[in-house]
Amino acid sequence: MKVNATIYDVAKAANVSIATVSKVINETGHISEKTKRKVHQIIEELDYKPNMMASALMGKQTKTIGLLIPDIANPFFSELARSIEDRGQELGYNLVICNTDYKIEKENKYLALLKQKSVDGFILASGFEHLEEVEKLIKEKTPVAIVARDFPMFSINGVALDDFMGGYQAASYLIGLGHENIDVIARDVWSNRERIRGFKQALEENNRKFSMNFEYIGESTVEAGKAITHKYLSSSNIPTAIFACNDLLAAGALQAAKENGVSVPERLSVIGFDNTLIARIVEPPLTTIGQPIQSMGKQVMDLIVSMISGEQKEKIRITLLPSVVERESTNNRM
Amino acid sequence: MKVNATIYDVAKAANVSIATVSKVINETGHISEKTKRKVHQIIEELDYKPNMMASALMGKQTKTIGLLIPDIANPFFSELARSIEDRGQELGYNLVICNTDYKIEKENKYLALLKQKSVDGFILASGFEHLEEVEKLIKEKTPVAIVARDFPMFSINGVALDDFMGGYQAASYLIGLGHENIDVIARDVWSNRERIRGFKQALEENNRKFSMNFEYIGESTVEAGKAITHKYLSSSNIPTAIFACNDLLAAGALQAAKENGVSVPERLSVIGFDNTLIARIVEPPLTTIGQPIQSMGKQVMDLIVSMISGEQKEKIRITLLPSVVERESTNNRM
DNA sequence: TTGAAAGCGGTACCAA
DNA sequence: TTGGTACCGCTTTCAA
Repeated sequence: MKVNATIYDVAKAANVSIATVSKVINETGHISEKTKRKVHQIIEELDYKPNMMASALMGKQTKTIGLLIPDIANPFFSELARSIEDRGQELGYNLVICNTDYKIEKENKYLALLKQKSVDGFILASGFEHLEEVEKLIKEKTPVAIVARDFPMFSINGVALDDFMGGYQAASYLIGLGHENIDVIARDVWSNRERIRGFKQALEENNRKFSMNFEYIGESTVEAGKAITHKYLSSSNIPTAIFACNDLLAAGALQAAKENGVSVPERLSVIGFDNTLIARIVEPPLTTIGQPIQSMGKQVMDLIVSMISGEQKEKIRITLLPSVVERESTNNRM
Repeated sequence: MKVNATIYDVAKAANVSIATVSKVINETGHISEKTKRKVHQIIEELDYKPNMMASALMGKQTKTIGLLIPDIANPFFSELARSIEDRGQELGYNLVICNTDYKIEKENKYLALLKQKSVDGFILASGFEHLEEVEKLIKEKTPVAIVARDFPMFSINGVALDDFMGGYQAASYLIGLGHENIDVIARDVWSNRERIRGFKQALEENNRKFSMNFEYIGESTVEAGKAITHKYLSSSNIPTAIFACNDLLAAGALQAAKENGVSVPERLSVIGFDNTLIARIVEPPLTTIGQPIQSMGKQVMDLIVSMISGEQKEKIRITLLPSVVERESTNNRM
């Protein structure tokens, strides 16, 4: 068992002090070319890698970011995590990923734990609406950014989608197709309330009225989407279109429609949200409101890094715009 | 900006030495009840949390594990990562997740980087077949376990699926349904070679011969699955069934079948592998060889932790068995 | 240009 | 039962 070389081993082998070695590694101070070469050579020979714990102890960065996400097994979040990690890698950061299951206790637990581990900052994709613990962190100057969630009443940096616009686009698109009776599937979280607000706005502008069937559901799963769609489809006011607030829910809607023998898009149009892998593999492929997931991941990573480096002094909110991605689950009524 | 309390602050406030504080925290040595209470109280008041970097420097664990995975956006891996993280959380470990894209350079880079960050061990879901760097780590006594990949010629701990059995089950099931002409979709990696070996075994036992159309594909994506299926379907030897080595590929096969106007399962049966979310949402829902993903995640986490703690001295290989999950993409020919 | 030494925040051995 | 202190591996003054 070869033990890893330390800065002392390098110093000894190079006949210099550890201070000198430290300086050539960090390119601080003035060291002669000759010494530099010598030290680099020894570093090479010994395969020396600085211990990051030790430098972190001295106040340096750990180059590690905590990513708190509801559920990495959810395609939207796994795609988002992927894009964040990609950018992190380019910038030299690692991600420790924590699944919160939308539970505030889990979020708080992870927050405390990772703080002990000296992560450089946090990216929150979890999205609660009571952020006391997060507020504490911010007060302590710990860099925190949110992504894919919006908290208009909370002073925190982040990148989010214009959810209002997303809902507006969904309704406009469906209305453009001639639909009058559109039901909505959504879990009761802020972003969905925004989407619905945008949705209603478009409805009003076109003198349509909002669904009679609407009710919030408990979780964003295929099964939940299926169950509520069954309900809508057997109501006295059968919709000609459904706006599901994410692709998973929309996939459930598709399944329910099939079980009820109503063909999509002929008798029922379904529009999803997110444009994840899901939208491309269900049958029929899903028309959906696309979130620029790649861009969101990159932006939020850039944001947190600029906060860590101290460049980003003012609060900033980056809003990305959705766009409708047409596929085959929607149909013209006219 | 309130600075975090250190062990010195606690010691001072409690009128004891830092040695004493350390002892009550770690429950080592003999400390009077009274002192313990006092110290705990101060810890509470100051909201003191030990800095894990500092203890890591003294040789303690960081309670962090590196997870190297090809692509977290792939549903199989995101579900696997989820189950590993779940178990990690129960055991008090965090996961730093790295996407390797099946690239050996990326894997090596991450390995070196995370070692610098003093992770307690590595879980590799990546699966390369030349593991020199990994071998080095093992020599240095760094705990490393593999999951969902098998390396029979490599002495490393891990938990894997019995891929041979999976292929055997797939073939047996399809043969039981009366299929004679089964094509295979697979990327050229060890586990798929094993699956195909098992597949051929079952074929032989039933006096069937292996597909004439077979060729390995370059990547495991929906698109690749679709492309190769188009090819198979327009060959001179049209299959009545397809065995896709993962659900994504199977989803692609479904799409190609639809585009060619061949209905599934009436004219073509398709069987997948993994039993991910994908299998439940495509149309028709996929019959697939199910991997016990939850169990794999738990087992590999338990394994790495027991290696870290030193309990697991001998090399161990845990093999889990697949099972066929029947849905609607396969059909009886008879 | 280089090095000695004082930390960073803990752990653990040895005395008291 | 408690405390003094050396040390983990590195950074950073401050002198030389």
